[in-house]
Amino acid sequence: MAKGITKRSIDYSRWYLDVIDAADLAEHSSVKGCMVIKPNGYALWENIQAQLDRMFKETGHVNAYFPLFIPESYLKKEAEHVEGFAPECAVVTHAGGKKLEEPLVIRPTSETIIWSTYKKWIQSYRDLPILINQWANVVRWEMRTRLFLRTTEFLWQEGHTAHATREEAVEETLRMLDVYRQFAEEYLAAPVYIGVKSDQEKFAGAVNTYCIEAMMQDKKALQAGTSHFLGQNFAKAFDVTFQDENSKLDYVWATSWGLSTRVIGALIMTHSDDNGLVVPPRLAPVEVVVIPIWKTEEDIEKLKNRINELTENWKGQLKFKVDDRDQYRPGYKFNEWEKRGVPVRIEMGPRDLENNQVVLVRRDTGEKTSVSQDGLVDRIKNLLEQIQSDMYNRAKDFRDANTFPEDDFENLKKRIEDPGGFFRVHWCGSPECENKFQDSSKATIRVIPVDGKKESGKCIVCGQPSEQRVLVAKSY
RNA sequence: CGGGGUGUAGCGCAGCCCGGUUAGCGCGCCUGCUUUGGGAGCAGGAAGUCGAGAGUUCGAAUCUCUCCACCCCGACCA
Repeated sequence: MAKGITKRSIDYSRWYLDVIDAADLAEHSSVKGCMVIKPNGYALWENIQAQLDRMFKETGHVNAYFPLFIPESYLKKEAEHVEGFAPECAVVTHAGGKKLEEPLVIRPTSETIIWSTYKKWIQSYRDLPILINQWANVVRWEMRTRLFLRTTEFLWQEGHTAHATREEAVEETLRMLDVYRQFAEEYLAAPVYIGVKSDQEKFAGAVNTYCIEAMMQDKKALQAGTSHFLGQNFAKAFDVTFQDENSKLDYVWATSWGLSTRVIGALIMTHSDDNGLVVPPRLAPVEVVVIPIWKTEEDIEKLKNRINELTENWKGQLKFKVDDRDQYRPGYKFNEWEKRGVPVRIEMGPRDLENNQVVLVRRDTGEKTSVSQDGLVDRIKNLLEQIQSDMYNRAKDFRDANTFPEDDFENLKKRIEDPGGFFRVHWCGSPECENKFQDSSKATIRVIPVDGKKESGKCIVCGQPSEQRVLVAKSY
């Protein structure tokens, strides 16, 4: 049936690329490692942006924009930060036909340019907090790229906040982590584990990195959003101080948090099937497509009239499209909209017209039902919500069914390869054991769950006492 | 950076080993007719610096050399 799409069971990464191609989401550009996000893909990003932007504003944030170029010296001010990012920076050395006095780094992230600016904005506790987000592109010169998951240039949002107290900054870090969790669950329909990264995996320059981790259908983990508690690291590097209520001078506390076009990769790999893309209704650029089926000119006239009547009050309620192109036959259209992941399809032909009904088809399950044309809007709206929650539940069942506790190191190494999945293991917290673990298996410690129940046990590597289990898995 | 692979019409490929008329095929595209409840059929048509450069030759998509680009698999990362 799905011509041109490799089955997941045959070659998962081939399938992933085929789905992107079939749904016309993006393509490789002529620039190595970069992609062209095509209208269908960009429409998904716009919907993601719209929801997140709303959620950011509801939590008190405002948008602003900082420069793409960062003086090289800025990046060097925070030791860990420069060490982490220097290898993957693109640098502009010439401009205007001349060599620049100081090279300009194309932002891999904006902490440094933003904190050099915040220094000018902050004198007093009355200037705090600053709660700014920016929608931007960033560049990280990766060795190996994959559409959406890792590209040289990518789109994201980065929040950068400044606070008077540590407590407030920590609270902000966790608040935004929760915004991401909520977005993932309610919009992406993707269940996520939340937690904190090990020191090795944390953001260069952060005190703590929190993240949401989702499970893809191949049981690998994908980090879908991160929220960093930066402590006073950047304030110290850029000498950003403020006077508190008691006239005492202190460094400002910071957070940053980001979510990128990578989540489109997560969306694809969480829900899509061998017939192509499956989009959760709440993020779907087109929720319903109506396909008229006709034999004669008379048929199509009648159908068009009826469809116009039917859809008159859909405007503003449903994102829909009527596909009455006559150069394609119905089967072709069914397939095309299926590949693109439109959640609900309505088929309507002469027979339906006679019986005052339509055929309603769910993309996620393929289920077809004939329903009355009366009360159709509400029926569709209910169905969309049903699909949304069914998609979430299926993803959650899959994840839960593939998350296991494991206490034996040798067993773990085997099970990570086959059958794969997320494993909850005891870890003593030492970098040595983390290294040992990562060197001997292809998996990494994904998160140390923040809401994880305390449970005493023994480190799976060294046997030393451990207070809680951490999540390990192979990852993207 | 290592390993593997590919560059020929918009896309996917054959032709190359063994040089020789006007470089083929499938899909797509354009025109017309017939079709239309799960990827339509027939007829006609348009479309190519054969990745780039140099060389060998009477003659190069084909042989030689150099370069370039991209994809896939590994080491780094959201």
